[in-house]
Amino acid sequence: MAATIKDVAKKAGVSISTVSRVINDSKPVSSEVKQRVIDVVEELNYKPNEIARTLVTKKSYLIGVIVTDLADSYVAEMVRGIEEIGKMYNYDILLCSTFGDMEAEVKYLKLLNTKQVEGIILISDILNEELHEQAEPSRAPIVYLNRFYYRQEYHTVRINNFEASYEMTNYLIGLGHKNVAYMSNKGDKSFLESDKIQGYRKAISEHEDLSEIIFYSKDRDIEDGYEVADELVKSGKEVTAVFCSYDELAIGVLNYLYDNDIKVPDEISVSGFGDISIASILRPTLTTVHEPFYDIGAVAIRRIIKELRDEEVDNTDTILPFKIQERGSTRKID
Amino acid sequence: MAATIKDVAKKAGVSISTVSRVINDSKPVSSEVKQRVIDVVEELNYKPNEIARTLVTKKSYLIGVIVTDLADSYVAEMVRGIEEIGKMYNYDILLCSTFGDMEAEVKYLKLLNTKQVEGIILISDILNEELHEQAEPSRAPIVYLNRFYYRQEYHTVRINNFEASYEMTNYLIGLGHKNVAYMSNKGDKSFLESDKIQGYRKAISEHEDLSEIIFYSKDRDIEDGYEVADELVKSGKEVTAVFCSYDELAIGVLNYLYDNDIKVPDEISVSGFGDISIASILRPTLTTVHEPFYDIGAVAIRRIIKELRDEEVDNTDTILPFKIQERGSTRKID
DNA sequence: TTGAAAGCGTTACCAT
DNA sequence: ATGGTAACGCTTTCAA
Repeated sequence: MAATIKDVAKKAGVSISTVSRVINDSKPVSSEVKQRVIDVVEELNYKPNEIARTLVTKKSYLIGVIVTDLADSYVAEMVRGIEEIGKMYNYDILLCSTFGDMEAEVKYLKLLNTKQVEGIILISDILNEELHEQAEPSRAPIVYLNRFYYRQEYHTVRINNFEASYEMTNYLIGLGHKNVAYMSNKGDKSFLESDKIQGYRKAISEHEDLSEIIFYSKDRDIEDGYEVADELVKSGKEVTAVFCSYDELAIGVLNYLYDNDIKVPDEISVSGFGDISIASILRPTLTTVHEPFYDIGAVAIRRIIKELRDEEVDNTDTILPFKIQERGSTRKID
Repeated sequence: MAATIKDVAKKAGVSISTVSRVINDSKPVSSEVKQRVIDVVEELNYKPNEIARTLVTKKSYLIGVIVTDLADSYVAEMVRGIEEIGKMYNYDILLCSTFGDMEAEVKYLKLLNTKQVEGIILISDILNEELHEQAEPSRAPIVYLNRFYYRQEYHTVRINNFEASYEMTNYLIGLGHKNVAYMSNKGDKSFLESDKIQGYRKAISEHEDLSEIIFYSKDRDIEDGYEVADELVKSGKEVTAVFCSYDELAIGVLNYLYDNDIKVPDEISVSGFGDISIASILRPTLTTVHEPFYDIGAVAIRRIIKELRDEEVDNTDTILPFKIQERGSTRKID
């Protein structure tokens, strides 16, 4: 068995209170006694039991993070941000993946509470009304991160999707493209996707000679982009640039074009949204809206820690800057 | 404050022992009393405090996972496996990323012990002798997962790298290639990389008309593959197939070839090792040795849980099957 | 400066 | 079947 505070106290010939004071540096202890305790701690290789500590102090230094799936690189990136900042404040991460199961999400929310986490970050794209109710009793502050929906009930950290979409569309228009298509996700009725479409529409509407061309995919995976690309190419709309509402869709488009020997960006320009890690690795490299996933995670946990320390936090969503990341999949029309 | 077992006991008019029996279903309780307790639990929305539970039972249901960086997709994949299987046995994951800092690795090893984790999985590629000593006092079983080194001190789960490399080389030879190059990592003096080279050498040596062509990269990132590809192309060795010891290198090679307008697989075949997620997304898709990362994680935690349950575990490394994953980056020579 | 003792929320043993 | 209570390992009053 590992040594306990009692073992140290006994061996050092002092009370456990004194040992506690020494290891926490919480109250003055005579330097003589202090040294003796330190020596014994060393000798017995004593490590305080955090569980016991938590029981009395109520501080678990644990932040629960519920994610859909770490295999999505943007999720991993957010978790990196969460962890790295968390560690700066001595917080550790308790990880739960739902793999898209909303019941699991609710279950983990409860679980994390029983595990006494001090805060919860939810990275989810499941629209789950039930969830909100179930989560109610959570005394731990919650931040909800998500690429897809806004939820007023929770604080969130995100970019301005409307602006980003507007800017990207303008970027393509500025390149000289006349037929700029937008590829959206059909099932996605979220405010967020709606913001993106509005951004695209606004940009298009500001140019007399342009008109909206919108294609809808079934879902937002690479395969969906691939499928819709076929539709787009065969539509006869002479599209010279496609702006996809997710990088995943854009990659599907890129792959379809590769497989069908259509050159990017020579014959058609493609851009995405997100800047997931693969976007800069692919050839051609993908022009896209850069969402700062790492920072989003970092800011999210920073906020929770602030809240835990009773520092001031405001109740509006945190909006982070985005960037139009120009790369090789788009080109100027001559 | 959240309701405690005392609150429930008082409100239900029973002792806390009885409440404990009901919620744990550990001893018979008359159905009448049982129901009363259940009702009160519901009413007060009582959730047992896992921290207090852990303190007495010594079971934290926590597995510590130390990783280098979640952004590496193979790491994320392993963690998925760990988590999914862990959850089946009610275990949760305490995550620590080192970002390549070996001091952090040692620090987290200690930290996890104070947090009372029941087992530790180390996904690391840092060769760290010091680490081993420091880790000694860990009473929690440790499994060491890693794509780069073997370490006898810990149990590990991996594939047979020698066989895999041998088979991949033979696959390329079988395709009719005469000048099959191997791209290795110079700094990598590990047993593991050495196994891979041996596999390649053995395959080459079994063919009279073939001879070894080995290129060394500085490190094992995409950029390194890119650099060495330049060297390889300009070497005048007429290489028609390159087998890279890591997918990352292979991707670098692919990108170099794309940027220099050399067609894959028409002019040169490229294969990798690992089958990281991006390998099947890229165009051309990458032929590679499939390492079952998810399964590696799953088997690792399964083993730990077995050990915790005092089930039988053997002390030799666990070897999982690999697969030669044929894709679009390699082709038959006519 | 130090120690004794209460208490954190449970489980588990011993009575009854 | 039920209740009382020690114990888990620690922090934190309260006294001395």
